[in-house]
Amino acid sequence: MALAKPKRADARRNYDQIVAAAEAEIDRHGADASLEEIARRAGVGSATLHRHFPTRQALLEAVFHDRVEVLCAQADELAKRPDAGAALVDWLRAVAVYGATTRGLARSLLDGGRDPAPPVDSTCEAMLVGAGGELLRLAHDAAAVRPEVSIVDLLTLVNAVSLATEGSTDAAAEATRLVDLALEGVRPRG
Amino acid sequence: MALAKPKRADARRNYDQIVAAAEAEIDRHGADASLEEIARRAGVGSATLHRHFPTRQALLEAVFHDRVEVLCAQADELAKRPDAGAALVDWLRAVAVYGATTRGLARSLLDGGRDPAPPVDSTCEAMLVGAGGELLRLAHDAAAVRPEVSIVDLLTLVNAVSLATEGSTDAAAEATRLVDLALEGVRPRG
DNA sequence: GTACGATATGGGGCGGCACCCCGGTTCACC
DNA sequence: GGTGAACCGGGGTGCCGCCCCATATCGTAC
Repeated sequence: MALAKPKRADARRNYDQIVAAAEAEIDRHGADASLEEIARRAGVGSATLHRHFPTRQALLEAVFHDRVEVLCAQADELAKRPDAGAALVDWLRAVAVYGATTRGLARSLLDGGRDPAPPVDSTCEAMLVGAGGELLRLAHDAAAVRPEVSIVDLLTLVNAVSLATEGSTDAAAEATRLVDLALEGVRPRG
Repeated sequence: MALAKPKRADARRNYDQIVAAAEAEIDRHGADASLEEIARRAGVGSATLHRHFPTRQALLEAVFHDRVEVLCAQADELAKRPDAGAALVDWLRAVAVYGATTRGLARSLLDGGRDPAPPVDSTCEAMLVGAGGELLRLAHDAAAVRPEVSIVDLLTLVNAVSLATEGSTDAAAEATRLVDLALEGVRPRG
């Protein structure tokens, strides 16, 4: 379901170069890096970039697709663990750290969940919801999580933490701390 | 300690007009509204805007200063209530809703907490930390909150929620739900 | 009420950006 | 190798943030 586009060889080559350049540039300057600069570094004209990626969000999705896949694979792995509650928490922590340390990812996911007309309904968001949903289901079955908690809310919360900690010194530690706080709550456990 | 600047009458007038125009424009287009457009609507040259507010963050701080003061006053009021835990939670909810429904505020607070060289160390952030810190102290005294929870973490979390929900349809409801989730935690209460 | 220096103003210039048009080039297939 | 379709990218347009400096305005002392 993903092999409809690859038309010509040079187009494919440029596509890959653009994604690679975008990856580097976004890592340097965040989610709103200069598209012109990306095109320049990729060695293509800016028109080519705009043809391949009609919107900035499309480019971000392409750049982060692989990384999100890694997170989803991790979720599948964690799903095998006996303690479903801990598995879910571990995964959410991993997502938060990933988002906090990978510049632009959190922003991309946030905007992706907003877009009025998602071209192919924001894939990254959907992937995470799918993988996390399974973990949450298991946690629910184990009564490790309150029943009214939804995966969308959890991911929004975790992504919010990524967003807020991205760029801090030691973003990973801060993201972890905040996610733990959010998942555990503020009241003392009685 | 805030009356060092007001020098000339026309300057003051332009300053106020710029802030008013910025308020309207930010409400329309979010935290990265066009500064040129703001200057235009304020009836001043763009140079004047840049002279009064050397950085975008400075303008945001000026725009949101009053609103943040309202929140702080609300905190002082809540501090009188007998149930310190509930007071803290109510206030954090209010902050989240305020941030989620006031375009640009959350972004402003986020960036304010980051700035390498805060001109007069981001005032809005400091005000909230001060007012919220008192509420948290009371909650700590009442043992309504785990001792390792800090006000900075709480505000970061709440602001993260604002950031993530700003722009959603019914941002207030979503922000409230997520804050409640974060403050309560995901595990069932035993 | 006038004159004068300090203070503030804004038109206009500069560099950079996103986005798009269209003549020219390159590929894939025969 | 030839041909049509797919693709490319230089360069144009309009908008932006930011800054310089000749000019206008204010506050004050007389």
